[in-house]
Amino acid sequence: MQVQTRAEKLKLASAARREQGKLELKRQILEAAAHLFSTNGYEDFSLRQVAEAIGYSPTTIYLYFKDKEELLFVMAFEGFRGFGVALQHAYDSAPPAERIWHIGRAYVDFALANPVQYRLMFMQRSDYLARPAPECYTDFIDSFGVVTKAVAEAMKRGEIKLRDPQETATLLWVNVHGLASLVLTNSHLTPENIEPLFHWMMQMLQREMSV
Amino acid sequence: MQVQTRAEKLKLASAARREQGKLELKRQILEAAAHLFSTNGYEDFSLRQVAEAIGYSPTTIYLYFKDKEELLFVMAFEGFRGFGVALQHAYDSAPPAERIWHIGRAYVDFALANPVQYRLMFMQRSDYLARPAPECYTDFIDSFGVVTKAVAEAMKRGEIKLRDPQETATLLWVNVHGLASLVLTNSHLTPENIEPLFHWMMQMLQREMSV
Amino acid sequence: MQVQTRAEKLKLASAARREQGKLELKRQILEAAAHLFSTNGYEDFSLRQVAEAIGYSPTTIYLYFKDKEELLFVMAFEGFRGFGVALQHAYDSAPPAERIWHIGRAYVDFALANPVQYRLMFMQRSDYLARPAPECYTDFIDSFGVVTKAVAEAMKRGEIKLRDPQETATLLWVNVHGLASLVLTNSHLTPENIEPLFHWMMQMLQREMSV
Amino acid sequence: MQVQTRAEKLKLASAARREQGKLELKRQILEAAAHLFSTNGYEDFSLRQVAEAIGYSPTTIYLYFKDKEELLFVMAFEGFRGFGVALQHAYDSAPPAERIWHIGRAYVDFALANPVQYRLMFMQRSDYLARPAPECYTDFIDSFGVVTKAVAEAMKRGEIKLRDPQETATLLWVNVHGLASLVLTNSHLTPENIEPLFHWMMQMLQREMSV
DNA sequence: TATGAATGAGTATTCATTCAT
DNA sequence: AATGAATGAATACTCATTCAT
Repeated sequence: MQVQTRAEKLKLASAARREQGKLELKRQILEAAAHLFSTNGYEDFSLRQVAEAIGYSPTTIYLYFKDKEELLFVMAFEGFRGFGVALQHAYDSAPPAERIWHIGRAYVDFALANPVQYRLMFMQRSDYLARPAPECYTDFIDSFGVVTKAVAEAMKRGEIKLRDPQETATLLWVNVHGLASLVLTNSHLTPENIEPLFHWMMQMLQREMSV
Repeated sequence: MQVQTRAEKLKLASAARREQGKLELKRQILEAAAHLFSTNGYEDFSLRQVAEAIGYSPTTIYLYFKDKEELLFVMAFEGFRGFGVALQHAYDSAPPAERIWHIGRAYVDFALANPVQYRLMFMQRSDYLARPAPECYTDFIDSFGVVTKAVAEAMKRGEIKLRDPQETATLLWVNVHGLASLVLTNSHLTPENIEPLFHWMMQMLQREMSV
Repeated sequence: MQVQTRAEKLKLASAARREQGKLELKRQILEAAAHLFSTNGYEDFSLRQVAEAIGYSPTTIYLYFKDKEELLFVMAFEGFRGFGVALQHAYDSAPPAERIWHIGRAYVDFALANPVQYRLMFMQRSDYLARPAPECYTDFIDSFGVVTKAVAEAMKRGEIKLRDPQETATLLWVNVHGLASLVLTNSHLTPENIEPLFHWMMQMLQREMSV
Repeated sequence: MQVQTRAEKLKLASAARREQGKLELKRQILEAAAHLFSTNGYEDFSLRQVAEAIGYSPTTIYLYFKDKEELLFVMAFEGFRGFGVALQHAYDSAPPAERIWHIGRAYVDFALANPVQYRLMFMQRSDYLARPAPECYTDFIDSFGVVTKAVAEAMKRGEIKLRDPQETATLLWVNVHGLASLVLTNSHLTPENIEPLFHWMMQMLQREMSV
């Protein structure tokens, strides 16, 4: 029992598999991939292990994704899409005057809650940012766009100082990304202990923008 | 000791030359590695390719580095050491009142001039930060320490507002790291076009600290 | 179940054939391995060479065996299983009074006919002896047990002197193993020229036991 | 300190080395080799490790031995020579009538006390047995010859039954080798618990010969 | 006498991918 | 829709050995 060829393992897994609900296989793959990715990291991420995890043969994955790259990209993109949604939601649900603050909050929260995707898109494979969305995803939300829009509108409303909205948005971005990415790589900063810093940072930004 | 036969002199010289040669190859390896690293990225970085790049057999690398890990670490660490030196230099050469600004400047400059090492130490292998320096490097400078010290001293001198120096330093860090790392991953931001943003950011920080 | 469409029959046959093919290749590998093992010896035995011998890529072997260790173990174990069968057969087919003699005969014959496996299990990797059988082999026969049983029964029947059966069996073992292993390593002793010695030895043992 | 190239390790070792007495280097090598061999086994025995153990560079070993094979052979041969000496000593020091028994005793004792060499010469590299002694060793004692001589003389003296001395010697050999090699590979038999068996075996042989 | 530098061959193993079924 | 068989390429690493010094 201990010694098993991969093929043998597959056979066993294959039996138990179908039961876990009829979640579409593509979704199953993506989830297994994300999980594997977050445990093994970028380097040791392999299609074979994804296949093993869901109890399908490696070949099967090629029915749903062109190749490893595509799987990675879609995975990252899904995360990124969620990111856009989160920012948009912050935009929508906050009173106009507090939008920027809420967006900052949402930004950092998302990054800390979805470290895998955040790292992949913003720290490891930034080329993904420049790539067009996969065809199937038509509902893409440009997350930086959300921030820029919130900034521009606040300027129009006279709430914050008139400047190049893009530049202002970038300053915001620099801060939230700086904080989030430091937490993701530096063990001294944790989601818990950065709260005071987060607040101070956001207040500083608001003061700065309003001046 | 001053009296030496020619043979003795020769021997020493020969030894020195060889040692020199050894160092040079080590350096060559490190440079090739850095180059490869910056083109191929962390994940596709392989010793064989490094060897190929310098025209030596893969085996040779093992004469200079225990294994892949060590090569990577030394590469990162060398960068990091330069980083400490750069910050320290900024600290030393600036008038006290301008230290923080100069350190910020040096930070970003270094990151943009040494992207490979910066990525490795601050974005990809943050575990290196916690690792003790290789024996040969005794002159290690704790870069975050430099920032903190500059901050603490400025507080003492009454130039900036009294707060937890560590927290203040972290806010600085968040900003410079945020900016630097965005430039490193986002093709829209380049070393050239971030200058205005950099200045604005630093001014904001100074205003914030002085309040 | 008896009623089958042609398609179904075909499918089953196809599956069977494939399974057959799979088994055949596994066997091929094992045979090539044994051959290589006997020519190159334990130390220079490599998977690559096995692969080359059967005209497959090295990778293929991993489809049939988890790793080198498993291949070696299965190879040894297969031999060992045959060994148990041979001893058991000797036990079964000989008249009780002659069992011990026949078992000795079978022992030596087997070792000389299967030198590779014999060496592996009894001379090189004795740790295999202690390892549980691979799952697929449920019909394992404890060969030493066969000898011990034959001895104990002969004692009960009063044919041989009453002693610790295990000790008596070990004395037998020492002799047959001594002879077999000497033949396997010493070029002066060959399967042919040891016959007189074998007979003398067995007679000695029988005399000794009967006293 | 933890991370060291082999070359660096060597340098350090090189300093401390010469002190351990002026044992000839060749001897040092052989001893280190035997030690390494007994801990690492045949497969993982490497010249580099031998060199490392004595604090010399691998190249140095080639000044004393043509290649790895020769080192191994000499090592084995030294053991074998000691073996001859031990048997000869047993022959010399025992009263004629007890010679055979003492030789058997010495045989088993030697094998258990020098498992490394015994395995190498009698179980792993039996080809060494057929190879002529290295030139430097002119005092070679043919161990099997000692046994045969003792047997032949005992026959002459009428102490044991007249037979082909070589055949009789071989029967002895089969028994002592069988016992020794089983102990070396089978964890159930240990130097301690085989004593009764050893005595029984030797008595059996003596009875057999005297008949 | 001893060594540093260098290498070519070899090892086990893992992976992405293809193709026929 | 899914898979089994197979492979070529790659990887880190170790080793015996040579050569110039």
